[in-house]
Amino acid sequence: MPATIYDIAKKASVGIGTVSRVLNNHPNVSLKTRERVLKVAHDLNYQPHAYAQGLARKKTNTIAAIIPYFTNYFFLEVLQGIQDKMLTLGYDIMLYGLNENDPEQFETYLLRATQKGRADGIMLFSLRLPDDFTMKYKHINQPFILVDCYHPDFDSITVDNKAGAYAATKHLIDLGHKRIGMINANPISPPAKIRFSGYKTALMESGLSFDEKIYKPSRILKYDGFSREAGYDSMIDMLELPKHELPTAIFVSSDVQAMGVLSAMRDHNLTAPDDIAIVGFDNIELAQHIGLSTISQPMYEMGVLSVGRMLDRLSNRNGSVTHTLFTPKLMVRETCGHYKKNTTMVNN
Amino acid sequence: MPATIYDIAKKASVGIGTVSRVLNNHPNVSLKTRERVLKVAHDLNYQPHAYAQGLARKKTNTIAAIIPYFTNYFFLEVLQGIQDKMLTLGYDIMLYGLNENDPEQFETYLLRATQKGRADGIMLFSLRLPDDFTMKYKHINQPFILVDCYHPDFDSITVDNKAGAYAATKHLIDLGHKRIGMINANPISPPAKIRFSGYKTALMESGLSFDEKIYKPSRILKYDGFSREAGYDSMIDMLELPKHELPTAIFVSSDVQAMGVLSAMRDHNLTAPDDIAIVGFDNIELAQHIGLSTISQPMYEMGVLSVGRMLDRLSNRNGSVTHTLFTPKLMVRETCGHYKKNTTMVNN
DNA sequence: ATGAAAGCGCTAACAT
DNA sequence: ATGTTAGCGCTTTCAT
Repeated sequence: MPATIYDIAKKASVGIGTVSRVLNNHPNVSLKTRERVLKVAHDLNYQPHAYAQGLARKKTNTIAAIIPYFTNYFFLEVLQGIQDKMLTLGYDIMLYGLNENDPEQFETYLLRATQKGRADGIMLFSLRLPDDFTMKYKHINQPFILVDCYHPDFDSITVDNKAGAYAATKHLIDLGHKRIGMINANPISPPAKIRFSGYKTALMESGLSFDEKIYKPSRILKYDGFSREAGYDSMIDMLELPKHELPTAIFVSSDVQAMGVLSAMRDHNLTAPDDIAIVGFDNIELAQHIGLSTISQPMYEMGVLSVGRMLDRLSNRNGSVTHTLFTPKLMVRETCGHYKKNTTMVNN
Repeated sequence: MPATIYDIAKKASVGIGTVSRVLNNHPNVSLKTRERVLKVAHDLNYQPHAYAQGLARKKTNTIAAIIPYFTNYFFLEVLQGIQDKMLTLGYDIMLYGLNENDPEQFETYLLRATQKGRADGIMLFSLRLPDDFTMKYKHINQPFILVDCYHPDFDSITVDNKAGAYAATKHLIDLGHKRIGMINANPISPPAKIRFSGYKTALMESGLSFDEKIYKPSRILKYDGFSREAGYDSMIDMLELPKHELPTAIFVSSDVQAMGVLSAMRDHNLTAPDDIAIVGFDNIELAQHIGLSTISQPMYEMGVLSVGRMLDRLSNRNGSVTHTLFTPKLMVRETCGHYKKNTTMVNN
């Protein structure tokens, strides 16, 4: 039913080659013919058949994105950056959303995404890659770009977790706190591990000692401890300490956990920052609503940049691998102190 | 580089027709040949070429989803439902995320999505369709399924906004409130309009009169007033009223707006439910964190169901159009009163 | 049961 | 400058 180049060719009394040339802006077509063909194409409301074009060009103009849903806000913003950029470049996005960090579903998606003629490249988000990943996928025909995760053998875009954790902790130190705890996710997760090291470094540099008693890695392992429940649990645990051993400030490894921490405090009739100051990490949308001080990642830009990296890779398969580190930004809001009523809450 | 059916055919000493038959489980292939071909295919790590297959079959096994990003949580959950279901059916999802309800970008996406050979069907989310939509797209070759939006000419899955608004308002009435206000989004938006009618109906049925003074449609029009800012602004406006004219309870047309409403209250040293009880709509993830009573939509199920509808449509293009209405559920939490400490906040 | 061949709609190399 | 032809990798019809 829809028009093909054959229909155009017939109507314009030319060969399909000429039609193709016109449509693809190739030189060597007389102005007269070009215009005639263009007119017919327009009249027929012609649209190229995506798959036919892809098959002939050996290019899909599609990229696959595999993203765990639990990354939530982060996911959405990065995706938005990607989408905006992709659109202007004529690429489409095939979305593979992971329900949990389920290795099996991940494999299934990977298999589909890497299927011949499915996508030109693949973007992986916030995923912990299995050890044999390089072996299995390094020599595949599609480039991989990692966003918010790292592997030495593939291009990656990440945020400087250490710098972020350092900044958060340092800010608390500058505020005058001497006893600063940390509630961490599961340190098996690379970001959790690195955020911990940033926390520790800041402590050391300022001559504060690290106290195991006020460092709580997550006991709840779902989502690697990056959950509200895990934060709640850790804080309840923390609050078992005798009063004089409690920290006066806590750096929490993610905002969702911080949500739980704040709930736990509320349940103990404690408030932030008056009783204990809190700084989170991620700057999820929620953080601004509740005045949570946190570390903000330039998510949208990361998305945009990752597209650039993908295109570079597409046109130069063998260039050397690059790793881009974004520096996150401290967002001072109320839970860390210095809260100014009527400004912080509403305007940022 | 990757193996094709020709490679298999040669190695297995058969014709490509036979290979194709084996791969597609057609009858009329001897067991012996079938096994031989299968083995070779496996040895060669054969994967069909998606586009070649699509071209030949005139089927892409892909569906396009056009979704405005601002729907946020709703978006994510519905998408998750869709994705899970799609995967089991061997369909892929092409994602077109809209940055705002921008008609131009929408057209662009629609054009891509409806491109020949791009997707078998198209799902539209939370989108207000232009008037000429039917004319332009009804007779296109791909079926449309509308989710969270309505148009008489296309299959749709929506939530019963009227019933939800009614339930919210009725609950406030049952709690003993006599003076119940509403903060609405922009009534130009169908859900806003319908939620308003549910609110009004509940009022009428209980013999309460509708008072213009405590009904505030949004003055801020971005996102049709479904935003935190709009809610904040409306509440500030509402609080101008002399004390005795203030409502004792307010039904807010969405949770994001309710966030703003609560902020505005906080800025006036008012709390919910003590000073004014609040019920929202949507049950976004945030709602549970802050104890916001609200109306919950079965988002995941809506996603799953929409896939079913799409497949029905794919196999029966001319069946009559169906509209499915999901009934939303009231989630009683603290902001409407009856808050029980240590249970509501943490456990649901 | 199976091989050969046509066709899906396009691009690109090859003629002229 | 333009028409013709050979793929792209697969499905499907037509012979045998």
